[in-house]
Amino acid sequence: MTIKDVAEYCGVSISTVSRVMNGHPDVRENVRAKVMAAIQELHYVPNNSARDLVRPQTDTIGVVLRGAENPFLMSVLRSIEQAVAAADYTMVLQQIGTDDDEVAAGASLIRSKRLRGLILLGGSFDYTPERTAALDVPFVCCSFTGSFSSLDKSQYSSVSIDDYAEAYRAVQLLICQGHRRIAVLLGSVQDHSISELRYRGYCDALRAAGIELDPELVAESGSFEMADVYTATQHLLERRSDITALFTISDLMGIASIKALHSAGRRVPEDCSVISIDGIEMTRYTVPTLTTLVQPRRQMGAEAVRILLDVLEERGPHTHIRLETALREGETVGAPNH
Amino acid sequence: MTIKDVAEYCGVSISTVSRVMNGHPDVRENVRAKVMAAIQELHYVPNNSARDLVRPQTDTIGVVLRGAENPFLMSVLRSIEQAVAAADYTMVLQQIGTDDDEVAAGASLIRSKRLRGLILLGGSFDYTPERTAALDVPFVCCSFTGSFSSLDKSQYSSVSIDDYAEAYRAVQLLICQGHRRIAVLLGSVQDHSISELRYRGYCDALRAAGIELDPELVAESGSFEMADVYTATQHLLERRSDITALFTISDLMGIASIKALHSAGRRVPEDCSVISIDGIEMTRYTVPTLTTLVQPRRQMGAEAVRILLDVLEERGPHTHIRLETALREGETVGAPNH
DNA sequence: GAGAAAACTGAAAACGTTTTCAGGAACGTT
DNA sequence: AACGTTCCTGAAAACGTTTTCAGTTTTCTC
Repeated sequence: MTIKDVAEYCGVSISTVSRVMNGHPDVRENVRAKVMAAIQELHYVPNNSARDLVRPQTDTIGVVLRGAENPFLMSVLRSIEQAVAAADYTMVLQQIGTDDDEVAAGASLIRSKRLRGLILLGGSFDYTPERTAALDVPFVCCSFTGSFSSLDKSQYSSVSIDDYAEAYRAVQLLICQGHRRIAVLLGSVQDHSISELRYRGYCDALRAAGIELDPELVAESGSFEMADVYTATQHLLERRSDITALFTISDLMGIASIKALHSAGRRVPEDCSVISIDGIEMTRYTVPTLTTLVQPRRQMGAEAVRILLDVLEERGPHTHIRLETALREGETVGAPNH
Repeated sequence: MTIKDVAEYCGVSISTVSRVMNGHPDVRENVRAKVMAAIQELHYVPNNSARDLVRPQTDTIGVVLRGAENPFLMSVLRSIEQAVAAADYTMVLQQIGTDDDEVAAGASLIRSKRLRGLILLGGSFDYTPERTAALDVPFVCCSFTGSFSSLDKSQYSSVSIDDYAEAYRAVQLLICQGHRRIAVLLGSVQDHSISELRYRGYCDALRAAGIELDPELVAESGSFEMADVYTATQHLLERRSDITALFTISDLMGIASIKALHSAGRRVPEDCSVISIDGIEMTRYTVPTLTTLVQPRRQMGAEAVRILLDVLEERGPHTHIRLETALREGETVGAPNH
């Protein structure tokens, strides 16, 4: 079932059918109708490969994702998908893991599929100048803090919350409640990533309140796996049983930490308050419900796509957008009792 | 950067380069090496569209997914992706929502991308004979119970747990603990879906134990959204405050129900036990931890791919596999106290 | 109703591959 | 030295589209 069959079926040339398919204006109305009918009738669907081959550029944008286990990223992904579809582009997803080979695989995907642009979603890859160069299409980082040593800010876009400021805010909230011994739970401090920025927000919020930084209160789980977070929290509690509050940099981490606190016999929030960032649906249903700074996930995906398309269609330059979170008060934050 | 450039670069014909790319045997060793070097040097990556266009069939398999919010399905998806990649096929993902248009969109995707085969993952679409016909490629249902009225079992494959038997088992577990007034929480009873099968398991387990079926104990949330599940549980509790156990047909549902129970002042498991099916990571970290029948998610994805490839490469016929769950005892099941 | 302009249509080239077919080189056998 | 094999290589067709360019109609104007 090709365009040729349709053309023969209704006695016109393939050019005409092609024009109808692509909504060109110069086709007579009755011809257009006839062709449309034939298309319907024969269930003709154009072959994408042929189309992509002949066109100077595709309408495909790629999404490179790390962390499909995280419902937050999945929400963003879904909104990206919808925005992409609404603009009549196609989205292809490439999930990657941690190792370098997969990052390389991502780059080769771009070339072989002739992607028009790219959205880097979640996590933080180590993009060396070399790998960055392999990206050779416009890209936007979404909820992602990579280090692009070879690039300046005008060469790519980003959409995220202000990780530093929001972390600052979260910790400030705890301080306002009267907390002084506030621990923080990170993936890893030194990877140019979201963890690092949020860690800096934590530090500065404490400093601004005149609270001295205590390295023992900084817990690194190494990964974002709940199991690792759980044990990291356990170790933290063994090390310092006197903490009254905990700031976790993601909801999934917060949930795992609450469990660790619970298992250690601490009540939340009476013995230890918990606050985190993300705002996944699940946090409404934990016991107790988690207090969290909700990231505007739908908007985040939509903006990422908007910016990318603006760049692709030369409507605007690369930009860096910082969206604001909304505090959703759950039941995990209270005043310290010791 | 096309195959032609590579050919010119090392002074051979494009045919030779093509043969090297595809690992054909009849290329002299020194020529092969020269071409390989050139490919490396020029960072040549073949154009997928051109390749797909000329080949009689693609190496692409599609996954149609409903319910990306569910971590369970995401796990399965990830294992599918890995299995597909390991077999040197490519996976494309199509997320669909509830309405019929999206199902149709899925079918048209197949045609336009010339997919080799399909995996239907999660949820349950209403596949009318017409829509089924539009699928025109081999497919396997994975954790999916569709109704294919126009097809007999030899025309497609499926991989899932035995929904009926596992539900039976879950309810039986509750009965063994001494429960008699056991409620069930479903998406919707009558949609030929997983809900329905698990509901039948529930009914028969009760019947086998000589417990009369009480329609008031059957709650339907309509959707799988946690918010809907929460309110459905609330209504259930208002209707029948005397239940001592609850069987929810998914972990996400279980978590929402526990919250509703908690909000209504019932302790879990003292006042009401909860058991569910899925085994998502999260259930290890809820308070209390959820008792659940763990589906073998990795195996599920791997088997789905294996079967599909067997069919595609004519190594075997369509089959229907039922995998077994493993009980993971959490803290939500105990003996009834009233 | 003739001529010019506008509107529409079709033939053919092009996109980057794979593969078939035929030809040439190298080799071994007489 | 001639021949037949075997091995390797290249030219060219094909895949299904889009688009350019050159017609061919139709419509309008006088």
